[in-house]
Amino acid sequence: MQIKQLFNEIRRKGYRLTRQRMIILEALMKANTHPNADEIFQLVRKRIKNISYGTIYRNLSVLKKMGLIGELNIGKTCTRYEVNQEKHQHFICTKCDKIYNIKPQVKVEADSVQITDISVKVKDYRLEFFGICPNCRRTNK
Amino acid sequence: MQIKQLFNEIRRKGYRLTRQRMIILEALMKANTHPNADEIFQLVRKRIKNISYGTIYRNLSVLKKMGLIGELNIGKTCTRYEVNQEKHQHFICTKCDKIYNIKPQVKVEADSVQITDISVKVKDYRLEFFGICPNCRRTNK
DNA sequence: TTAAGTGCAAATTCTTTGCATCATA
DNA sequence: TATGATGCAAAGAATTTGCACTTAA
Repeated sequence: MQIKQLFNEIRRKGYRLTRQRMIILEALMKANTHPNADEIFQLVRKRIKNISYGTIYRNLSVLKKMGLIGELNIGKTCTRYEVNQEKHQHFICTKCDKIYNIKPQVKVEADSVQITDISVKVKDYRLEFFGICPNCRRTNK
Repeated sequence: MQIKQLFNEIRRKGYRLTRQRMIILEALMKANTHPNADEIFQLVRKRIKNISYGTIYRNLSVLKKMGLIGELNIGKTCTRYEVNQEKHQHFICTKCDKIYNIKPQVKVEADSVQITDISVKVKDYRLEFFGICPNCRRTNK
């Protein structure tokens, strides 16, 4: 999705399009990593010197509520963020903890699963892969 | 796995079998939920009135290092724990946030995945399902 | 113009750690 | 009895919040 479309979405959903909000989204859009709140803070601070953590967190929260960004929790104490592209899966390097998007998705065939003998309808699923990334494999190991 | 076997594992791996360690493991074993550190603290405190958070966290950490327990990070700020049964998947209710174990595992066929055009070997994966649990579906909706 | 959003700083929540003491092996 | 583990309290991360001021609509 283009950044302009994201901006329109914000207005369409009844939120204001503030300078801070735009720059946070742009930063997330440009980052090809999956930054955490602090990394986003650092990126945004390059353009708004007195941005505050409160603003970062409040915006991440509303952007997530709007469904414009997604949140990743991978055994770290801090949460990582990404702009919602079409739904996709991640590969997490167990050496360097970097998170990569994987490109052709692995399909999971499960409309329902069994919990305590009851069949439950599955609305969504999350699939993550772990291993050593090419970079860590190359760099000696 | 039986609790006695878990206790033996602790000794076998060169750690001491302390009263606190045993009771923490027992609490995790009995809980059919996936408690977080605070819930474990509350459970253990019933039997050891002056147990400390430090002990809880240190023990969760070593038990995890030993591979006796597992850690779940599901979009919450706090981590949840479980005794490692054979590897299994979870169903998370998006209404009440309860985590259920699913019984026949869903098989994922992927020895490798593609990241930025490079094929990477998959060592492990994590698959979680989301939906409304039977309890929330029943209770009105 | 007005209410949503911001900056700031203080408060919360979750987790880790230093140190004197305790108790398992 | 030696040293790994504990309790306690303080420190550290990560995140949230109250409030006066600012700004998008």
